[in-house]
Amino acid sequence: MSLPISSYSDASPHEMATPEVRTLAERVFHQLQDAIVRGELAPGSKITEPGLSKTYGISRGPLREAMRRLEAHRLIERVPHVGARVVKLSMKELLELFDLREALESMAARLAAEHMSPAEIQGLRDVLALHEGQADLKRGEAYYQREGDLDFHYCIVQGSHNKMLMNLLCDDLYYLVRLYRTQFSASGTRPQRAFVEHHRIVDAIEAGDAELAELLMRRHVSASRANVADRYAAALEQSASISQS
Amino acid sequence: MSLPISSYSDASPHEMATPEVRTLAERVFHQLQDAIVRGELAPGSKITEPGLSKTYGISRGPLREAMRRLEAHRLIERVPHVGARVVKLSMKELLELFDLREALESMAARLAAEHMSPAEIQGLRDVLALHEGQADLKRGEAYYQREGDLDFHYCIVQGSHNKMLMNLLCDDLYYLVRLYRTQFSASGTRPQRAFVEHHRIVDAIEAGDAELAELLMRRHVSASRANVADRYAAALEQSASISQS
DNA sequence: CGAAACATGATTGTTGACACTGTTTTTGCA
DNA sequence: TGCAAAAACAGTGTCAACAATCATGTTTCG
Repeated sequence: MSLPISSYSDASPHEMATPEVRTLAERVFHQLQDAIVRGELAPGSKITEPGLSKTYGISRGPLREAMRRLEAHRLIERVPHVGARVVKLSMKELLELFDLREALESMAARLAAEHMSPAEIQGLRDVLALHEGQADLKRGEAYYQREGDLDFHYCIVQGSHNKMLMNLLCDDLYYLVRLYRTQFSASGTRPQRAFVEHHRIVDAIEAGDAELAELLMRRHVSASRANVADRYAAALEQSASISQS
Repeated sequence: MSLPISSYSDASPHEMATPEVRTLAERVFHQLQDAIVRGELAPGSKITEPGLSKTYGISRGPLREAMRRLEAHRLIERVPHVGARVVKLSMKELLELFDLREALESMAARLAAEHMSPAEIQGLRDVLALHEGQADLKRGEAYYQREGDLDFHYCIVQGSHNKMLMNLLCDDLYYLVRLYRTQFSASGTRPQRAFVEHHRIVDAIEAGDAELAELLMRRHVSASRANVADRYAAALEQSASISQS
């Protein structure tokens, strides 16, 4: 009920090659996707068709199509004749997601090392340089890589030149990964080390060393996964000791 | 125009735990999915909403929802304001699909080796035994593994106990793989060798040797991919020499 | 004769209304 | 008072009609 009509900010963060929103259903799909990923729609909250239909000022028809797409992207869960609610990732599912990323992104890194053009590699370097600049600014805060880390991975997947892989990671799983960041409020996540790892991966890609790129990416994602798991375990312990006292 | 109303044969081939088709859109989705995978809807053919709406005897509303789901599963391609057509896999995309399977199913095999229970492993052995029986019957024909091969892979993915992976491989990509079999009419594909490889993989899983299971599955899918690529190249050459003569 | 503009037909996008299902509240009875 | 059945409500599923867009074939002008 407190949803802002949210103007036309079709704020897909990357906005490459004009997403061409030519239909109501598509526009609302992007708006809802953004609202969910940014946490404006609380995880686990029930969403109702008449409600959304009113807040976004469209009919139920296009809205249902948008919801179908959200369901396909696993951002909402629907039960026939009952309703839909925003997904609520469990830690188990999050770790599963990391396993998937490990398998897929290491493959992407290998393919990227084999297929990326010099111009694309330069683009990758630019992304890293951009991050470095931001890192200099907020050195201590260490959450510079909120979107940046994703951008980096995004670029490598694009560099794999494997359309199926790109669809899978960039269209389907990408928003789930972003959703986790808001749900678990993962802020400072080992920035310096990740940064170094990013550089090494690009080095391997530039050298055309597919095997090394794959290995480094696998380690990188795996380390990220371990970091998340550790932080979660620590948070659990802390909350346990609090509830005990 | 020649589509049979196709009665209620909601023939999802595996039919585990009652898919519960409680809505028109869902039923038509399964019917269309089946029709596409079985080749009853020609690849690349244009499908129109009023047409399907009449052949299946439902309104355009549920039909559009079914088509949205088909689009999400990449079985049809839609262009706004223009229309939809059944996907037509290119050999390039097919090989990409194999690359994906290599990365994902090898991961599934590793997880299966770590997580499968003795009962589940026994189930896997049963599947192999079933194939063996069929293989004895039609030894020379060598296409015993039409669905069986997929069943085998299906079971291992289930054994990974990774829900995200199961969704991805069994819900999203599974039907694409089946679609390829009809589109490229891939019949006899190295049955004996694949059969032996299946056995070795199960052995590794039963031994709890995750690393070996992963390696064997990776090789297995990779060999399958190479086989498809070779057969395709051979077919190309043959058709070229025919058109030349 | 060719090409651009127009008109026509068909298909898709969108809407509001109706029917059915699941949920909640109310009512009646033990 | 507590529980069960029934009615009221809300929300989803489905449908048919309307509006907007694209493709096709024809006409007209250079």
